[in-house]
Amino acid sequence: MSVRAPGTPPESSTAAIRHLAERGYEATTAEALAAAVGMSRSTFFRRFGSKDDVVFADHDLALARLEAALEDTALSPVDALVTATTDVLRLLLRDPEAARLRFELMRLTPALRDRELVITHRYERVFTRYIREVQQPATPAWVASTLGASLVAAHNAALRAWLRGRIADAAAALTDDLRDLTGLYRPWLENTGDRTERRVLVAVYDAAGSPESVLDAVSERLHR
Amino acid sequence: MSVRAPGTPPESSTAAIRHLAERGYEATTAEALAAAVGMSRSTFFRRFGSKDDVVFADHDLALARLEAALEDTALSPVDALVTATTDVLRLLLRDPEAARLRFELMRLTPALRDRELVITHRYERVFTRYIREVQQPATPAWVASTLGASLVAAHNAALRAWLRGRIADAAAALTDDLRDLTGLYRPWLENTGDRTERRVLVAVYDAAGSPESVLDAVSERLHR
DNA sequence: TGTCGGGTGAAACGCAGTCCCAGATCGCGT
DNA sequence: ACGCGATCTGGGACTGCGTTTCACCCGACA
Repeated sequence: MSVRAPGTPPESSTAAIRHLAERGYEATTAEALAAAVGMSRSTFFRRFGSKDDVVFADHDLALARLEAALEDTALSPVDALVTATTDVLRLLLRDPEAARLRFELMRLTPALRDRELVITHRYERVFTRYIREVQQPATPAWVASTLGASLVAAHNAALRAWLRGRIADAAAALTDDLRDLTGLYRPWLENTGDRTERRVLVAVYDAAGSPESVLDAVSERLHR
Repeated sequence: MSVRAPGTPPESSTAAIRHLAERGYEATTAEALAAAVGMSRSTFFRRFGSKDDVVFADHDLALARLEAALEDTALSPVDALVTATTDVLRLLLRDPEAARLRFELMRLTPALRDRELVITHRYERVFTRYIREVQQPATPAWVASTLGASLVAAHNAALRAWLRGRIADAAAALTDDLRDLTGLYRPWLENTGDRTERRVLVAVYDAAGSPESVLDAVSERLHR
């Protein structure tokens, strides 16, 4: 609902978040909130669309940047996804004080937690669409869906871990996680199709065996 | 908000969905909807909590079953996740007519699509918590988050594919997808400490080659 | 018969979000 | 400088969701 008016300065939304965090979300009427950010009730709804949306105003910017970054990038699909996702996190943590304030507000307000799910789902859609565009031919349909959801989930997990003080450098930790995650999907994201090579991925989880013993196991799997 | 009253017969909610789909969600007031399912406005809110929640009433049952299924199961983690997720889909498709009706209603109603995200997130939480319990020691933290999100995403993708008539047997298709998906996470979900078997995963993306030609490629990779 | 407790309906209320109108402000060409 | 159209703002009314309160009914039980 409610397309947000462009060009609203972000400081009003952080003022609104501060007010909500101090006085309580349910206890603050839209009129009081509008007054707190220095505008009338009418204008408040015109600018932010709703009482919830003012809390997530900067997600619009992050989402726009994400779309732009994926739209034209010189990076490989894997690198594009890793860096774009990390950049979103970096943008949201640019002002750590505001991030913690919003987290505290959301911790206290179930309605905002629900709303956040809706907001973050927009990222999932962007990721999924991009993956569908760049994935290799004959990639199964579930890949884009699950990887898109996974990227958002990993992002959120890193954000929460940082907010709870369990990691210091959220962006770096997320990059590592995303490298591992996308590694699982590499065969569908990277063109190994240098024609002379057969498209086979072998993942060896136990390095103890000799190549020959692994080959035996592979052979057994193949002929089963 | 609004804990739902227990023991409300499901036929009232399907009647409500039918009414909403026919007359339109926004155009139907809570009073008219209450009358359509044969109760007063007061009792309607007592029973269903809100106008949205009546649409997703049976998710409560599916979620409870999912939790119960994962709570005590004799299956391996991978099998438990695959069958439990598929069972949720089966339950939601038990009445195909109702499923299609709800889909049509949601297709027309953005507010309900948002609400659905909130509902399905509860499944993600259940999955993630279960995975955290059963995962192998020293599993990275992102595994549970991303796999939980992926299970929900795969479920939703299968449901949508079925609703759009692109697959006939949604549950079977989902099972296949989930087998592949969980295969990616197998090293963290299964105790491969059974010493006699070598832990090797081979994924063949080009079915054209004979087993022997694939073996050649594998051998080449291994010795590289 | 009295009364206790859970379920129901009726009515009033608070408030989010929409709509409409009237006034202010800004830009822009003359 | 002036006028004028376009855009933005504030005020007030309105719809409708969800809550609360109160009165009522009805079965259980002594």
